[in-house]
Amino acid sequence: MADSLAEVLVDPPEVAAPRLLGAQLVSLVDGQVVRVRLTEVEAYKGGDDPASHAYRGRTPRNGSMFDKPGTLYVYRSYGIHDCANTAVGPEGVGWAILIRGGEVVEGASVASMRRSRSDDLANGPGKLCQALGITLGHNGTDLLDPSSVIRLVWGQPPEVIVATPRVGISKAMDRPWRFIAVSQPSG
DNA sequence: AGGATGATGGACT
DNA sequence: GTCCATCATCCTA
Repeated sequence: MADSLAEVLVDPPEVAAPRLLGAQLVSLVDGQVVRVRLTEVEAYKGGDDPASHAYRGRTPRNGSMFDKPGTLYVYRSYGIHDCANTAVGPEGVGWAILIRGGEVVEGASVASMRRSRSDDLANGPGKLCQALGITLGHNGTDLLDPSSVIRLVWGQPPEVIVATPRVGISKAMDRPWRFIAVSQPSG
């Protein structure tokens, strides 16, 4: 359990992804702190994975997926929403983990303002980015650099993790590479 | 409670 | 022109 985040991010995505559950994404956008505990992630495995943006190799859009582990890859989804990933594995392979959802543990009022809502602040990839203030401009950020505006930090792992097929894709449905943290009744 | 749909931009055929 | 790693809103029950 003495793992560091940097250690976990070197693993292949289907191994690293479940271990990111419980970690926290912290943003310092516009001088406002928002902290989200990750509860839902998906693995995308580059050239081996037809559902991955990196399947056909490196392009200007997906370039940061191929960067060093812990690099933030942000893409625009359906022309409207921004979604956040972290690159994992060796540099150059195009492996990544999509951050699909989490719960706001700090800065809920800021997140509510950005979302124009008080519920469903970060339970979806587009919503999570909006709550944290992550946009395309943050693409390429080093999530492990303490001076970055967006950072990934270690957190308490959940006790129960469930794996399911990934959401919103039409290929490689046989891979159960979506991982969700199941909340435990505290008793 | 659950299904359909429009918004909207970039990458690819 | 078509396909998306989505979401909010508008419908029908």
